[in-house]
Amino acid sequence: MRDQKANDPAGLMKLLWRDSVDIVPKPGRKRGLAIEGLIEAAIGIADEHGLAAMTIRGLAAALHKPTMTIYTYVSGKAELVPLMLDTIYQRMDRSAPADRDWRDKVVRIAEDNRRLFERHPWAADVSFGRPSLGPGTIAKYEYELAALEDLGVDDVTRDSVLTHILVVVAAVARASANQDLEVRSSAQSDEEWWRENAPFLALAFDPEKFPLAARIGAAAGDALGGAFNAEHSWTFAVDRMIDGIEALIGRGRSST
Amino acid sequence: MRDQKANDPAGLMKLLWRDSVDIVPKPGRKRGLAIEGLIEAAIGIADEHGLAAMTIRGLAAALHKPTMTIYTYVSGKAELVPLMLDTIYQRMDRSAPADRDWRDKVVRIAEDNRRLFERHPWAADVSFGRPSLGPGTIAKYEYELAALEDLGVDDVTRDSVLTHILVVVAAVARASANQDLEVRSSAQSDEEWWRENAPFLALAFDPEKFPLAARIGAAAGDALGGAFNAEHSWTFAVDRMIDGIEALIGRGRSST
DNA sequence: GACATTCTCGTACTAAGTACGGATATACGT
DNA sequence: ACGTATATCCGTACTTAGTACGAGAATGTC
Repeated sequence: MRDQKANDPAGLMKLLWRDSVDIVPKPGRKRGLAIEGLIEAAIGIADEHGLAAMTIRGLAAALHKPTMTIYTYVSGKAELVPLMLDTIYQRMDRSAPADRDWRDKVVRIAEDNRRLFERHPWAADVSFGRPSLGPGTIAKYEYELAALEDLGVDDVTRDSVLTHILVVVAAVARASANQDLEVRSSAQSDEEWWRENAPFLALAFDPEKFPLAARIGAAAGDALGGAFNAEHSWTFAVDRMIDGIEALIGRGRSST
Repeated sequence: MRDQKANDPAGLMKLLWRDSVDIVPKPGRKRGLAIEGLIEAAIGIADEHGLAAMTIRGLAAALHKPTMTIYTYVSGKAELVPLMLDTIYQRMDRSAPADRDWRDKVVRIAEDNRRLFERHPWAADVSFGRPSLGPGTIAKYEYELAALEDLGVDDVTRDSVLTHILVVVAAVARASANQDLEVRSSAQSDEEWWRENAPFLALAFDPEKFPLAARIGAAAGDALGGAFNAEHSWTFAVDRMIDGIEALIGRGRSST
């Protein structure tokens, strides 16, 4: 997962911005396939089976090519992921109407990103550190900054708000995705799990030792149908986020 | 990373709650080491080099045992991680003073968790899905719920608020940790990176095509000293969170 | 058509997880 | 004291995955 051995940032940038560079015919053998198809296939595999299942070997097989051919196109798995990410960013919907309340726009950004993570759950697992500044990434950034125009905050704050939204959305999405994956990969039903672990769960939810955990855990589990309810977490997080932003800009303006 | 092949929840619970179960002497060879030491060593390796570097083979070597001996203690890597997590939860500080404003308490929870992720960056990478209900996890839950006592919200909401805090903190921590890792693993200085990628960065921050990105990206980068500033993200996120919670409970009460 | 250049991909090495099974040590009943 | 059941130990070996290397194949240019 963390194989950034020979990280070659310049090579990556060249690939990310491949469309903006003129291609003059050069000597040498022609390529057997387009890198777009390769990235496409990689995204498809990752969408269905997770980033871990997106192996170079599997990718090559999906493309009916021998394994090592992949390395003609990308330097390795580490380079492929940013390319995949920039590609799905590139394709995001960027057609939100402009004549709305700022709240609607924030929610829209959040939901668009949520949808992204629903379609491509692996994206939530990708680092946020120094993002790869590809065309999709920048286009997304530009679009989302525009949506925050009428917050009426200074540039730096606008960037902060956006970063914050994206971090929170990614976090909730990641939690949901992981839960999905676990549920799906567990052959055991919740029912069965409960029965099998009953003795230990009695220890965990012992009202003597952990009164609050027992009471509130039960209440929450009851109300939300499990330890973690993706939909509820989502709504809750978005509402909190809106309120938090409102307080921020309300401070700068007179009120809202 | 995602090897939950033979997930044996009952076995995991038995290990998590090992201290609460009487150990009666049984026939069979004695163990050569305590599982605590094994978990300890695993945590140490993961702290220093990340979860990916915490290999069964490496762990065995650190303990001066042959590889396969590890499997006498845990069923595999997948089982080890929840044990590590519960252990670090168990050790968290739970001595916050009770006579404070709810805000201070929320901040305290957030900071305690942040500290956890600073000491154990790998923890931020671990799934949030169905958590393993070990003694450390429950103790932490109990303690944190108690800190939210005087929010004056119902049980379900209290749980939601806590979950939300933890999700947000984990998200920011993860972003920071990943960035740290990338910076450290990149042999290249920022300066050098900038120079080498200048032509592409000109494309990315083209004021014609991406005016907002160019302007705001520059402003933010300038003000925060990079694309992502961990400290600033942290403060911003916590402030937003507090405001968001305030709005929530302010709605229930008359005001604050 | 020779040449430099680029792409193709078979071979092979490395790292890591872990299934399997024989060897070994221990508690307990006789 | 001894046999038996049982738990632990760990060497061997198989599997999956990433990828270094280098010989050969194809292609634009002079």
